[in-house]
Amino acid sequence: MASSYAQNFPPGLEMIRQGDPADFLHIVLEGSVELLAQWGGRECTMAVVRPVSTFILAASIRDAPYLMSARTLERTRIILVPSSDLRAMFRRDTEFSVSVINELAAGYRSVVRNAKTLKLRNSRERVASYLLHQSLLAGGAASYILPVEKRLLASYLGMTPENLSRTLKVLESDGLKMDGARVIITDREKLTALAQPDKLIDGPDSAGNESGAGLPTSHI
Amino acid sequence: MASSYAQNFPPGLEMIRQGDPADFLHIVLEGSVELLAQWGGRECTMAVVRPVSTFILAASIRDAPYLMSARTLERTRIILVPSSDLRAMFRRDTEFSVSVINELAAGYRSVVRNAKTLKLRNSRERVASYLLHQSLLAGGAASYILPVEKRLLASYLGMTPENLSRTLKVLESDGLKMDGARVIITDREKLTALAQPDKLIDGPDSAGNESGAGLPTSHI
DNA sequence: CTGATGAATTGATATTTATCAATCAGGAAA
DNA sequence: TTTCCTGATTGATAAATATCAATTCATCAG
Repeated sequence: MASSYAQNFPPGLEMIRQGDPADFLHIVLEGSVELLAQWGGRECTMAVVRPVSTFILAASIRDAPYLMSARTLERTRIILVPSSDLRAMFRRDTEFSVSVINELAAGYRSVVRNAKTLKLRNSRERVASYLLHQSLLAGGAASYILPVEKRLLASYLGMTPENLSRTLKVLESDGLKMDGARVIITDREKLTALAQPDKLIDGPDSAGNESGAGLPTSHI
Repeated sequence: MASSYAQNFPPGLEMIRQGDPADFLHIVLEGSVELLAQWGGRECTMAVVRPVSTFILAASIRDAPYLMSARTLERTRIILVPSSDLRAMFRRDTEFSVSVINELAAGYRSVVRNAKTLKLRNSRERVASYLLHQSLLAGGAASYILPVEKRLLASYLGMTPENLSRTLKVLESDGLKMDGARVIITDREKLTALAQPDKLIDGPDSAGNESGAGLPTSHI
């Protein structure tokens, strides 16, 4: 991996455009990166990647085009590993292969969970379970600050910012209180009854592949 | 893999229940299997697996609970490989590991495509692109038979059967004609303009992981 | 402190999608 | 052939969600 190198990116830069050849595996060292999908003029947030995680692992492995674009949310430091080096390593280091297998399998399951939420829950339920899940990541705190802008959160949850705003308002009769970006869970039981958290959707998985970050790590 | 064995299942049997421990990797030899997700009384189809494909690979690798249930659609013959044997193989056979890495990466990308369709396209667009994609799998035929029941297709596409039925009717003014389970594309250009097929959503991927089957193969 | 900028909220409305109920159609079994 | 069952369709309606427009709010540069 001698030819790997680190690089800094300014905020708001679309560093990867979906469809481009996956020449490098990316590893976030500092900052955060939004993974987004575009189609016919529309776009939506698929995940936010925070240190230390890889992204677009699957594309690098298959030497295939990126399925998502990547845009820095803040100043971000990233290591770039040539995909060909990555693939060459599989035949040199068995333990490395096993690690990659595990990482891929974990990521895979993470996307499946995501798809389950999208198909089985309506937007109110998605919001409620997201907020409860974040509370858990914050050590079960009843109050915490949203790790991402609401606009981005709305896109991640598959809804419009307006709809998220109204949904948060509606949830005030179900044990939630918002104060700007601050979340206050006033009645955890009530909110939980509505969100119906589920191990097979919200985790945790045996190995934690969500490193306290705002949105699940993903690997194209 | 000496302790693997084949088994036959009757139609309509829920052979795997989500949440169960993933003791076996499953390989479909004959028949077809529906992968479905359940939550709070609701359920939806995530994929249909046809021969010859594995499913629940990721769960087997991580020794984690299945994220989806599996139900036979017809009489089905399946090989069961103990997950522990599978994991042991990684350290014995490098080429096997590389194959699994590629299989996982392909499956991963397949689920991401799925999530993109769900988030970026509305139901009419999902239906149109599904039908065009199937036409492609049928060698570009203008007419073919739906490979699955409409009820199941609706669930897979994230809509109700009623909505699918109405959507198919609406599409008759956009180059489509239905006759029972038969699809007839009367104006491919018009339908294509509506569906806006996209390589990064509808494939094909470099390696074909959809073996002419009805719905994309998936591996929990 | 002030203006400018983008996010967030709110209201009004339209569109999409689901739900419920009632047929209708087609295939399997008697 | 007839019966029965399940899936498919259709209609009427309700609920969920998006869109568009107008403020309000927060933050940051000057």
